[in-house]
Amino acid sequence: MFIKFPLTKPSEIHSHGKTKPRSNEMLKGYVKVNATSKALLLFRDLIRKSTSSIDSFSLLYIINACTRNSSRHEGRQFITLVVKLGYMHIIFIQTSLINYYSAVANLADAHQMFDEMPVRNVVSWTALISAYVHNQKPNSALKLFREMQMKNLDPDQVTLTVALSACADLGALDMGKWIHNFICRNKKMNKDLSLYNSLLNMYTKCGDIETAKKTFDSIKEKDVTTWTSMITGYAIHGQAKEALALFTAMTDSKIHTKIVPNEVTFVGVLMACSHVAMVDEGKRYFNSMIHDYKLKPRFAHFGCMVDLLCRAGCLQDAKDFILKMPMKPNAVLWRTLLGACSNCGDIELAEEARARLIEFEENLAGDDVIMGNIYASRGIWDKKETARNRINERRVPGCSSIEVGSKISEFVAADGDHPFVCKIYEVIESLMGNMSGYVSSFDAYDT
DNA sequence: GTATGCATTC
Repeated sequence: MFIKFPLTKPSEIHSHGKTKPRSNEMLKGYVKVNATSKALLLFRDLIRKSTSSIDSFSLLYIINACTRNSSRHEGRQFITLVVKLGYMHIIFIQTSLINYYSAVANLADAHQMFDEMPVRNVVSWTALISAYVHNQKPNSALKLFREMQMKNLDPDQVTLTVALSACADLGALDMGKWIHNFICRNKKMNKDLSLYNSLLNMYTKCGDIETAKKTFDSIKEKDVTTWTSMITGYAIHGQAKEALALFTAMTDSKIHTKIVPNEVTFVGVLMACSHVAMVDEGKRYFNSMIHDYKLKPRFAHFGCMVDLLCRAGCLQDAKDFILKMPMKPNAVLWRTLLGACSNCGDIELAEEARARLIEFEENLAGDDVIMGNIYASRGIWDKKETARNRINERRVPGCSSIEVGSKISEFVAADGDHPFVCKIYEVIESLMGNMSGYVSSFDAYDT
């Protein structure tokens, strides 16, 4: 006679009803504080005991942990478990999986998960739209957003927050304004700070700095993101004085409720300094960030500082700054220096920066374009020719950017294009009829 | 008890 031994002790079998919720509470807690190893170990212990010691909630929490850490290897195993244990029909699991696939940059599977859902709601739609935004496909995100409305499904404030983010990435001011209007008309909707922050960001990124300021002023309870968005908005529009005045206002407890700046705030502040070559101020803010606010500078901050030193013409200082960084410099930093060398005609430094860039195996035509231009400006034609040949080997087509005004939603750029960029021939085709015979002449190689 | 969101260097 076959006797099946229980995998768990009898006492534990009886306490199943209690241990499961308790272990799930622990899992949830670990995931919440990002104690991933602890969560994974706990999950492993549970599953070793018996598959009946976990349920759909346990899997949901552990998948969320994988999402937070972009853990493909673990994630795949948990998805297998979801299928094996028969939890795939649960909408919460499905939505979490869209999120997970998005985090591991697997849009195809995120979309397939969505397609296979028999029942979808505003949350699952928003999860997919957000997946496209986070994977640099703002056009597809907006397409989905429109599709959702076509199906008469009302977006909630989260959907609109994400859609506005897509508009910001595209520079799609008209769509952004349309959403703004939609928000104002919709009296029933919950409107929270994230939504207004996203709206403010959309206006700054679309270049409507006046409406951005109005939006900023209309937000009564601002958080650090609100302030940072406005500071960065002024910075990218070259209004350094306004940006720095805002930073002062933000940190001045006498004027406003004091908000503590974070790393991102300082990126905006340093950008402001760099755009008007305020070298000493930039250095002061950089040091203040480290010593007064105990914030660790990241690539973005080093990038701003290199840019700042370069714009001020202190190329050697910029190079020393890069070499003295506590972490390994990335390609962007060397490329900033290379660009500056081109403006100043510093061949030796340019060659050094170019050599550093080759180590990154990033084959960008632009780097050789700069080298070619530097050699040409000095009349060193043989080297110019070599650089030019390297460009032609790659034959990367260039594209131009154009403002299409009220028709932007009709002529939006294809996903994969640079933000703010519409392929010029698409616009010309639309405006002047089919000119496909001419469009290839607009393909440049980069000049 | 469970799923969706805002600000970041060229």
